Formats: sequence, structure tokens, C-alpha cells
Amino acid sequence: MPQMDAKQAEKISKALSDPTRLKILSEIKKKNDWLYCVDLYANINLAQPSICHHLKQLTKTSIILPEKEGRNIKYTMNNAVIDGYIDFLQALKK
Amino acid sequence: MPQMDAKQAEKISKALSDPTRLKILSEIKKKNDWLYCVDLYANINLAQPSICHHLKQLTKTSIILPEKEGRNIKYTMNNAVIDGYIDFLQALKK
DNA sequence: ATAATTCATTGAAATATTTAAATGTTTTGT
DNA sequence: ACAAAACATTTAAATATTTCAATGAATTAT
Repeated sequence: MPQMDAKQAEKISKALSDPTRLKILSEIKKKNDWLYCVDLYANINLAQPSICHHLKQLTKTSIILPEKEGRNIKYTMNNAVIDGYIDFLQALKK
Repeated sequence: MPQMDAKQAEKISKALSDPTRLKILSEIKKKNDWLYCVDLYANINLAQPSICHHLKQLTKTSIILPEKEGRNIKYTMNNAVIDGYIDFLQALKK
């Protein structure tokens, strides 16, 4: 993974700065593999378009990766992006 | 450092999700020790109240720590908070 | 082919954030 | 004491984000 620049770190920070989006990530972690969209509609108390909006924030920064499976979509965590972000944060420290 | 919860991670993410605030952090890193408020007014092209606002976002999450020195204020990075945030991120990965 | 299911998009309202002018507070210099 | 310097606060405008109802698009089941 190439060195993440400040602009990208800013976007990832923004993607992580919402309770629903952190909840989505923890649900993905809980599943340990793939999380289906439908699971979120069942577990998060928001309308479907809202959850869809949050998933878009996470996918457009590649924090999570979508995969189509028939008429469902499943998501997995993109560890590489998290690691790149962590590297950026480490570099901020003195 | 106690385990950081999602609410705190959300606040830190939000504090990090702005170009000016990341710039402030990189200036503190550059100084390697203490950064004075005046240095920021000189290096960031925003009005003083705007920079003050961003410093507040960073101090209220304890990402940086302020110290009064006469009529100046100097800031240093709080590595413990960054580390706690990194731990939270590591725990998200599969 | 038709209906049902799953997810995406559009548009609009409510809320939050960013910015700066004006002003206030605290400390220093004379 | 008075003026200047450094940072904070208030207020308001501009912009961005969050939410959802309505609707659209793609896939599956009958």
C-alpha cells in the first residue's frame, strides 16, 4: 500500500465519524467474513436509503468492499485501507 | 489507557476529518515539541477565529494538549489518544 | 410475463459544520 | 494606568451532512 496522503486520511476520518457507520463496521467484524445488506436493515433503526447512504460513504473510501451475489450485496472489511490509515496516524505522533 | 469506545472513536474521527486540523497536527509534528498558536496564524490562510475553532476541536478530544505560557498558548501532541484510537481501529479488522 | 425482493437514486427537510467580523478577556510593555 | 498583543467567544452566513418518502433498476420466483 502506497503512503496515504492527508487528503485521503481526511476522507477516511470523515467516513469513520458517524455512529451508524461505526456500527456497520462492527457488524461486519462480528460476522467475521461477509455481511449482507439485509442484516443491516434488520439491526439498524434507520430507513433503507439512509443505510444505503452510509454504505456508500464506506465503499467510496474503500474501507469496505462490496460484492454482488444475485440480488444481494455482501461487504467485507478492507484491512489494507485501515492499515494505511493507521500508518498515517502513527506518522503524526512525535 | 482504557479501551476506547465507539462514541469516543467517532469524536476523534470527526476531529481528524478536516484539512485544516490535519495541517495543524502536521505542524505540531514538524515542530517536534511545542507549537505556538502564533505559528499557525502565520502558516494557515484562515482568520484567527477559524483557527481557534479548529484548535478547540482538537483540544476538546484531547488529541492535542494546550499549555499556557504568558499570553501565548502552546500545544503538544497527545500520543496516548492517538494510540487508543489506533487500538480501536485495529480491533475493527478481521 | 408478472410480481416480489433487494438495493440505488432523487429530492427535500432538518441539522451540523465551517468561516469570519465584531467584540471580549487576559497578559505584557511602557 | 494605559496601550498593545495573544487568544477566546458570540453571532450570523454559507456550506455540508443526515435522514426519509418516493421512485427506479436489477434480480429472482411463480
